[in-house]
Amino acid sequence: MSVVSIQERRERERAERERLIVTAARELAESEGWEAVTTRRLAEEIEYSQPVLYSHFKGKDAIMAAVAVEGFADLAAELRAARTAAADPRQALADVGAAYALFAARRPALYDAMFTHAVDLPFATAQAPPALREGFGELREALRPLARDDDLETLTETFWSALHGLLTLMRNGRLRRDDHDRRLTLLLARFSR
Amino acid sequence: MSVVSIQERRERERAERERLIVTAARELAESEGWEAVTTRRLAEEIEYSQPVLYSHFKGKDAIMAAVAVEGFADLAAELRAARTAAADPRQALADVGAAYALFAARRPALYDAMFTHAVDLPFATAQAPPALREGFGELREALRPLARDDDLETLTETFWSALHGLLTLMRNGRLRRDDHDRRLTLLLARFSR
DNA sequence: GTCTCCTCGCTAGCAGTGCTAGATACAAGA
DNA sequence: TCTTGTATCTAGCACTGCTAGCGAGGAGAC
Repeated sequence: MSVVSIQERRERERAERERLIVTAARELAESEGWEAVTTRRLAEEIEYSQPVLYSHFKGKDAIMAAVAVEGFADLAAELRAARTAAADPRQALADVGAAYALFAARRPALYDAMFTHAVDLPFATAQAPPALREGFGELREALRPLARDDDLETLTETFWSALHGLLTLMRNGRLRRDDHDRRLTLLLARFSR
Repeated sequence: MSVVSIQERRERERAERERLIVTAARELAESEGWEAVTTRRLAEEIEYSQPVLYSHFKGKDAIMAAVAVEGFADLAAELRAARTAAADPRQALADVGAAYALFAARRPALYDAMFTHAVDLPFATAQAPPALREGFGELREALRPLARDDDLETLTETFWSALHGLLTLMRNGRLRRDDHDRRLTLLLARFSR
C-alpha cells in the first residue's frame, strides 16, 4: 500500500465528510429552519463531535455560506430550464420569474442563506461563485430581448431586486399572500413592455 | 395625597421607563447593530436589572417590535414631507422613492426591525399599526396619479417591494453600491410611464 | 516486531445568550 | 406599630458558538 494512496483515501474521506456536513446543514435548515441548526445538533446529525465541524469550516457562518453556494447551483439550473423551455421572450421572462418565485417559496431557508443572511461571500464581482454568476446570467439573458435602451446589467439587477423584494416581504408577512400572482404579473408587465 | 394620584404617578413613571427601554434599544441598535442589543446590555443602559424588561415586554422580540413601530412613524413623516413638497406627480414619486432609500440607508438597523426581522406584528391588514398604514398610504398617494389601469393597491405593494429589494440586496453586498442611483432611476422610469 | 511520534477526534469547559424562580426591601393601609 | 402586597434584585437554568488540551491509534524508523 503506497503512502500516496493512503493520503488520497484520507483526503477523499475528508471531502466526503465535508459534503456530509453541508448536506446535513441544508436539510436541517430546510426542515426546521436555521434557528434549529446549531453546532451541537449538526454534530449529532453527522455522528461526529462538535469540534470536527471547525476542522472543516471556520465557523457556523462558513457552513451557511457553503450551503448557499449549493443553492446557487440549484437555482441556476431551475432558471435555465425555465428560460430555454419558453416559446418567446415575453414568456421566457415570465417563466424565469415564476421559477425564481417557486424556488424561494419551496426552499425558504436555503433562499435566506443565499440572499438574506449576511454571509461572507463575494457577490457582484468577478470573484463571485460561478453558480451565482450563472444564475444571474439566466436572468440577464431572459431580459436581453426586452432591454431596449436600458443598460442590460442595471436592468437585470433592478428586476432581480424587485423579484427579491416581492418574495421576502410576502414571506415574512408584510404583504398579503393571495395577491402574490397579481403583483408578479404587474411586475412582469412593467419589465417586458 | 390621594390614592389615585399616587397610582397615576406610578403609571406615568412606568410609561416613562417603557419609553426609555424602547429608545435605548433603538439607539443601541442604530449605533452598534442589533447583535449588540442584549437584554443585559439594555438593562445596564436603562440602569435597571434584566427582569425589569420582562415586566414591560414579553421578550426581546416584543422590544424590537416596539422599536419598529417607532420607525414606521418616522418613515411615514419623511415620506409625507417628500411627497407634498414635490412639484408634479412624476417628481413626487421620485422624491418619495429617494426619501425611502435615504431612510433605509441612514438607519439600517431600524429599517431591519421594521421590514426584515420576523417580528410579531400585523401588517397587511386593518390591524396594522396606524403609522405603518400611513407610510404605505404615502407611497399609494404618490403612485395614484400614475396608476392608469393597474389596481392601485397592487401597484403600491409591487413598487414598494421593488424598492425594498433594491435596498436590502445592496446593503448586504449582493449589488454593486455605485450603481444604486442608476437602478433607482430605472425603476422609477418603469413605474412612472 | 517493537518503539516512537504525530495526527485526529474527543471530553470538558468558557463566555456569552434569552429568560425566570425565589428572595428581599420598601411602601401603603389597618 | 405591625401586616400585607408589590416592585425589584440576585442567582441560576438551559442553551448558544467556539476552543484548549488530553488520549487513542495508526504511520514510520529501526
